[in-house]
Amino acid sequence: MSISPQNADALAERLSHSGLRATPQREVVYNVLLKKRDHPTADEVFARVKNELPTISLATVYNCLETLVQCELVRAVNFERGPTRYCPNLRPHAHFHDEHTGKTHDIDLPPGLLEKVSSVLPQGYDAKSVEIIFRGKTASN
Amino acid sequence: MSISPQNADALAERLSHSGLRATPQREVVYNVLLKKRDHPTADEVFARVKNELPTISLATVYNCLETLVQCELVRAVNFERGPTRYCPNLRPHAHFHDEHTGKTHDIDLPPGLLEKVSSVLPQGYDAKSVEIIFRGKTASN
DNA sequence: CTTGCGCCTTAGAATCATTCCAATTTGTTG
DNA sequence: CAACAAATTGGAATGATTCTAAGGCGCAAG
Repeated sequence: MSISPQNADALAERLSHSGLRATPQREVVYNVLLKKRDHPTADEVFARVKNELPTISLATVYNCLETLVQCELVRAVNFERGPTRYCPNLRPHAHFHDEHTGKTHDIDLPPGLLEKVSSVLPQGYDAKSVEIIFRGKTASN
Repeated sequence: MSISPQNADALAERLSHSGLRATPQREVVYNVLLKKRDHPTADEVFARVKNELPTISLATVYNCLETLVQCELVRAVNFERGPTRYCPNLRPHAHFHDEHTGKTHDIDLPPGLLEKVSSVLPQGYDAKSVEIIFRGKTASN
């Protein structure tokens, strides 16, 4: 598995923008997230990354994920108590949590929806981000 | 602090409906949530409940909260990794998380908003609940 | 180049929230 | 009252994450 040039570049650019370095660990962690977008936990990322970097430590995986979140290349998602999950989808989207399978699906949002939702906020509330989480089941169950 | 009759009744009714008992611990835990609606953690509930029931254990607080959530008298809320918070507000509402103060505010939602939001779901997705979380700052900061 | 400095990584210890467990206690029912 | 189930309790155990201290690595200044 090798990182594609544009992603590597995007990563390097974002990192250096914050005075950070593009290390092999960070690149592989980011690439793992891009490769399989199933909202993995830090442990799952750790397992996948070890295939490429067998000596990486779990602490480093946590560090890298945190760094990617800071750079806004990745979103951290928490539904219901349990390990944080990571999502490299930067488009505006909601999450659908299937209670049967435990899987999480991205739901793309039409333009303007988030603004419309935000318009319910009273005067004086200034939202920087909006998160929408659905829970339920999908037809395939 | 004594639980008001209607709340005690609502509680007892919901509990017995599920074949459960209305114990002093459950009543006090529920009442603590109703009294100060600041989305406390289990630890915070524990501290407050101890004023009335000094010998209650933390495990019992967790048990009671879990029971109340089962009965749908209370909602468990998880933003960003960290202890679960509890909310006795049953009306449809969103949460606004103030990043300065760390406080969480309830935002009442106009009728139909949740349905409108749910309408973005593709065929085959059946949402049982929708959660909306805003993050940002409020004018008072 | 080579030295120094700050960013990174690492392993393991520490922490925090929560759950589990086994032993009472309490409430209800026959 | 006796027996059984539901609840509570304290403490141990678990799981996820964060902290800490000790090296490594890359690069800018001399």
